[in-house]
Amino acid sequence: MARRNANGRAAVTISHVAEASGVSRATVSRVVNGNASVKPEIAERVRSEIARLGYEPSPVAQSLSLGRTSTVGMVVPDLGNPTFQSILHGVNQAAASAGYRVLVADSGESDVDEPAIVEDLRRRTDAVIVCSPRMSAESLNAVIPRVVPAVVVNRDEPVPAARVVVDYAAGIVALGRHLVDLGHRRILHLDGPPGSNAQAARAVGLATLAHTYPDLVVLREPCGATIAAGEAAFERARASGATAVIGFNDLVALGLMGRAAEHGWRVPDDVSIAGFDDIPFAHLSRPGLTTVHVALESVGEAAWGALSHQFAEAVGADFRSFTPVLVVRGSTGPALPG
Amino acid sequence: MARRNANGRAAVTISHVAEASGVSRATVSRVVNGNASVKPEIAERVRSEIARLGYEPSPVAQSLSLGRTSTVGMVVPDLGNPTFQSILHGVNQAAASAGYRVLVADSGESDVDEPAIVEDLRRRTDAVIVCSPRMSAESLNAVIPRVVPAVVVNRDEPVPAARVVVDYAAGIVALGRHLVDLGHRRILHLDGPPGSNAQAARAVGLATLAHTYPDLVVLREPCGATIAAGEAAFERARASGATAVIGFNDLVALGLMGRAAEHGWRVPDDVSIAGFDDIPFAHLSRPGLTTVHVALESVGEAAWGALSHQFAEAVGADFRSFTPVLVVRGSTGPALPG
DNA sequence: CTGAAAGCGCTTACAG
DNA sequence: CTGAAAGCGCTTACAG
Repeated sequence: MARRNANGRAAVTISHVAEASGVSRATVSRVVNGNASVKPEIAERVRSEIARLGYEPSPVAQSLSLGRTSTVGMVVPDLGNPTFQSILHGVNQAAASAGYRVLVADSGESDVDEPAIVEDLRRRTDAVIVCSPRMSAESLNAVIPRVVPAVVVNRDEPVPAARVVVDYAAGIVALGRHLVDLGHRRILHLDGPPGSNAQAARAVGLATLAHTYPDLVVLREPCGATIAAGEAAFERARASGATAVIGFNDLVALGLMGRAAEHGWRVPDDVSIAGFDDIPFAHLSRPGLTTVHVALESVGEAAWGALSHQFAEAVGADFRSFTPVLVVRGSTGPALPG
Repeated sequence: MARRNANGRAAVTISHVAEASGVSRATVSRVVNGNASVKPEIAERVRSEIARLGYEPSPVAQSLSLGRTSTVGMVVPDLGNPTFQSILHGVNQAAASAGYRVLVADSGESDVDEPAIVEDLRRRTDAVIVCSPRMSAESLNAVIPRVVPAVVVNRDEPVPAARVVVDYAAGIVALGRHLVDLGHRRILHLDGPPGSNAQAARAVGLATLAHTYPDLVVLREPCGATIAAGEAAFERARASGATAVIGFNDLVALGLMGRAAEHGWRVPDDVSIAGFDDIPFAHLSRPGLTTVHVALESVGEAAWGALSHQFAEAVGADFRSFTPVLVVRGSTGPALPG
């Protein structure tokens, strides 16, 4: 069936150009791609016919013929999540400057469907970037070898592919150290979604802290990853007796700060509050939110980099780790004496 | 060239399955697609070979053969912008449930490259969604007919395609009315990026307000669309003598509110401040930000709806308009008497 | 119910 | 420098 645009006009193909120019399709292909030498006057004639007819090669046909699509896929659990949006943005920027497009798939947080989505996406593209904080390690290990070149983002366990991660544990340690230096000895962490990679890393960081500072009491409360979860944790946070609270992320911390303000729990005089991620709003609260900055766009760029590296040489799994940096603002201060 | 995955193993094709099953490729195709009738025992044999070999049809080959890709493209000026992220999320959700994928292209705010990006994207997909607040009307009118089925988001001028818009002017009018009801008679609007469609619509809304309330003074200051722009507008806002300020968006309004707090300009006692968009952080500021809520995910879903409508019937341009709704929080209050 | 053949729109050895 | 031919992996009238 001839390709048609929706106006019902058949699209112009390489055959039309060949016929109009009085040459073979091979020759047209050569002038379009500029790789083999074509007699200048013929090339000129072909070019003018291309312009006159408005010919553009079909990427689909080229993909089938060449065996590559110049497209990479990216799977995320939730496009509505600013974290993945930032990573996607970074990937997209980097890929675009190399002439690649990115095809996104939102798995809707469904960890069971994810392997199938990853495979399907891979069939439509030259490589995949997998951001799947919830997928089980077994699923990941089963699916990754089938879809290389691939890069896995934010998974701490070894996988048979390139990997780029954020060192969340180091971020928590830096934050904890800051609080200890301010005199805090009873710190509460509001946990994120159970089973998520980020939460597991926070737990590791908290354990490191507790081990490093024997006189430090580290408490944990189940909470979540949203503003509403932070708001809902207010009573438990106050009842914990902690002098400093670390939210799983900035949303949680800001939600908690909002409730604290409403209930006269002063920040940082009565309690220090810190977040994680350094979203753009972190500096807008009063006081500004102490947090840890994660260069998510760089993570996306690094993911692309790992892919293009695999395109060039067939080498396997390399590894990039990004260390978050502490950003101190007004929401953390000295612990009250006594 | 045989398609290979990056392990160097050739991918399994329909021919392999046909040979292994002792039938023709046509028959394999039939059982894969389930459309024509195949003798049950043969179908069973083919299915088991498919499972054994791990065969999956190539979407690229199917696309070339069928003339459709089951993919739609979406062009946005900046993926980093939460507005487009939300629209994309809505599109993606709706498209996914219809078995379509979405291919995103970020034009990097370059209005000159956009027409080419739109055309290229369209060649790889079955339709395009164009979110190009800056592209000139002429460019838009030139490119759209070449890429139908298409839908244009947030452009107020007529275009030869389906269109879905947010009625920004109505939003501003609702906000202005609210302020007038509170007694404000001198209102400042902090303008967004010149030339953007949203800014043009705000200007229309402001003019409507001025016309509706003859004793109302409507001031405007060039500003921008970011937190930093809102912060930078503080001095000019205070100097304007306005009793109420409307930010181009919530970011601007929050930036302004932050500076106001620092300088002892009390909200809403000394000045009322309102934003636009109702981002998730709008209710987190103290006081909460009065703003106008825009259902961006619904806009995305409607864009998909307009496309699938065009897939079904070849009919042309329909139109959907979303009216923002006023959300009153604590940042706006009565104007001071006198 | 099934297969041989042509076609989708390209690219690229291979000959000349 | 150029063309005829085969191939990429599918689908679908058309015959039988």
